[in-house]
Amino acid sequence: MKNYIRDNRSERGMTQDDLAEVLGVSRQTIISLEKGRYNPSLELAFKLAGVFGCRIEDLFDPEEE
Amino acid sequence: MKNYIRDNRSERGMTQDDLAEVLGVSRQTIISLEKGRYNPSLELAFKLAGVFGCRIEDLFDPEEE
DNA sequence: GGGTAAAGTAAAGTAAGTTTTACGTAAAGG
DNA sequence: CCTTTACGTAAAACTTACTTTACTTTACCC
Repeated sequence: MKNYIRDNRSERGMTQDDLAEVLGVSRQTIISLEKGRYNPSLELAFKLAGVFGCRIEDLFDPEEE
Repeated sequence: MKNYIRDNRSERGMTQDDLAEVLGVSRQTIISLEKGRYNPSLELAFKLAGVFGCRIEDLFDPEEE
């Protein structure tokens, strides 16, 4: 499942470490997420949408990939 | 995390078995989901929104519980 | 009462998300 | 050069989503 986490993160000038910390997850989780290595839990998806001020549907595209 | 899966399901006259089958998961998964025993994967959340023709944010409330 | 459909519980097992630790690389600055 | 910052990889350990199987309960209907 494709996602736009990296785009949103760098648009805001955040490092992977920053994002991991504000989300309360490890940096490894961010790296793997951005690389599309797995699909996050719904809870993490909601946190991401919260941080970026958008909806889950704006961050993830279930159609692609 | 609170959800409105049971409401949406029974509004449509579906049984837990029906929903499980159309989602491609086990009935146990539906039971546990409706009981709020765990948070689903994002992929399952997208499938649910697809079946019910709504957005994830309409099915799950990350604030409550 | 017996039969069946829908929902529930419980436990053990498998699959996948997430963490932790440790090391590698490339770019930027002093 | 050397250090620091940001990003990457890899593997083992842990946690939790999800499956499978088997059995229970409730209600409705004949």
